[in-house]
Amino acid sequence: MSVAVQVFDLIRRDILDATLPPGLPLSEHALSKSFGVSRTPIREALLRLAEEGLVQIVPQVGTFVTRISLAKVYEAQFIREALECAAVRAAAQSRRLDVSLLREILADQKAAAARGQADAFYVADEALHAAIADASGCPRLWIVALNEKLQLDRVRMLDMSQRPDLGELVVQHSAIVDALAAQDKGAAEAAMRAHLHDAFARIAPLIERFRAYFDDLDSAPPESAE
Amino acid sequence: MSVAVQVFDLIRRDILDATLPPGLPLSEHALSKSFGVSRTPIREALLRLAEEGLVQIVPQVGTFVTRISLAKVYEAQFIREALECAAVRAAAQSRRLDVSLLREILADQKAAAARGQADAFYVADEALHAAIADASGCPRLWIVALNEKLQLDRVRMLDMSQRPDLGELVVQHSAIVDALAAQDKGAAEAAMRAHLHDAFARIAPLIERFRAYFDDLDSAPPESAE
DNA sequence: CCCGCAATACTACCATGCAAGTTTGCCGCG
DNA sequence: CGCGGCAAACTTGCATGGTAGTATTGCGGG
Repeated sequence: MSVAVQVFDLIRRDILDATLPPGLPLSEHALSKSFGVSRTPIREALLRLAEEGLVQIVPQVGTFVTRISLAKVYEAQFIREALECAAVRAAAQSRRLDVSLLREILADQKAAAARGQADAFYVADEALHAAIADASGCPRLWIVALNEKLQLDRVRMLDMSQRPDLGELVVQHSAIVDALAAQDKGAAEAAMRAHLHDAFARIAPLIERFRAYFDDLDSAPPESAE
Repeated sequence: MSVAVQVFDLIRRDILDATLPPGLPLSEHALSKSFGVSRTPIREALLRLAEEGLVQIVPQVGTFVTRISLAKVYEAQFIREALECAAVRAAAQSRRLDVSLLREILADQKAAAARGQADAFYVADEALHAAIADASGCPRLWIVALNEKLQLDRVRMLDMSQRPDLGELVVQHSAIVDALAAQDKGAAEAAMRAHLHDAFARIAPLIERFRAYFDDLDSAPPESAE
């Protein structure tokens, strides 16, 4: 794989887990020395990060890790909810729906939760959401939702100490899969919405605790869609 | 504005209106001579176009204008529908809702339709959709929807000869605004969905006529969300 | 005539140098 | 002590040269 995408992945990961904290200046020259490569691939990586909203490039001034925007967090939650709720509704009525595949992913996730393997748990989590998008006939939907989820992950990653109750998340996922198996689009949407609301409730307290990392703490959330 | 984004805008426009037809190879060197600039800003522009899915960069081989993917067209329609329907639902209940602004945009659009000014019409069209997203409290929603709309616009631009009935579109928009003014989220969503379905029905016939520009004509549409 | 191989010409990729602009710190002056 | 201005050092943006890898094409052998 090309050098540019390698450094892109590395910098991106460091920004997401706040190893590179919001507001930090990122100099092309310094990064090129740090990575031992030329400025060109560094520059391309920063351009991609800028499009994802993780860095801000100010011409002739500098490049900085963006502060987390509370408004963007609220918007990401809203957009994700709109997309994934539409996905489960469509999946519930789709002939593409493969319940056995969903149950299989669910079993993997349950096993990861039992062993306390948080990383494997989140892999299965994303696999489940992706599989639901596939079942809806719109796999790209999860790509777009994942892109919005970035803003939520930045907040979630701020506190890795207290793990969420993985078992509770498995219960929520089971409710979604059960509703899908019953082809009940209303119940599936409700379960998905509850799941997403719960996930957001878990990261909300972090906003006050890490207020230095935010740039617009006076933002108000959008209306609820339901 | 920087040279890179200038050439980005120019190439992007030419791809959208099929001046640069799908499948055409785009060489960095040739483009740099054509634009009279260096390869660096050309390269940055192509990278951005690749992320939008308008060009495909094959390492050590070449860069090509992507063929239109029928699957992506279907997916774009599905995602746009999910997002904009959620937007009108939220806007209908929002205190941010400014009906007078919507009516103002609607009047501008009506005037443009009466004069047959298609360009001004589409400017007002996008302004209206953006205003609805603003009213929902999630302005980014329109940004994301606009990005998906790219795939639909590529199809729509294939045939500029037969203009759609602008008056009919105004009627559809009026229905949406009226439902929003009545704060009837159900009616607003129904009107928006009908509007988007109609827009899609107008471009569907072009798929067969320009099949040479597509790369996956056997794709099936996703399930309907409603 | 056809098939295989090698050389050539093309591509994107990376490294590096130069230019334009901004910020910052320092020095002199009031 | 404070303030204004100048200069130096930083930043990103652009230009260009060299490299590795791939597709194509032409040539030679069967």
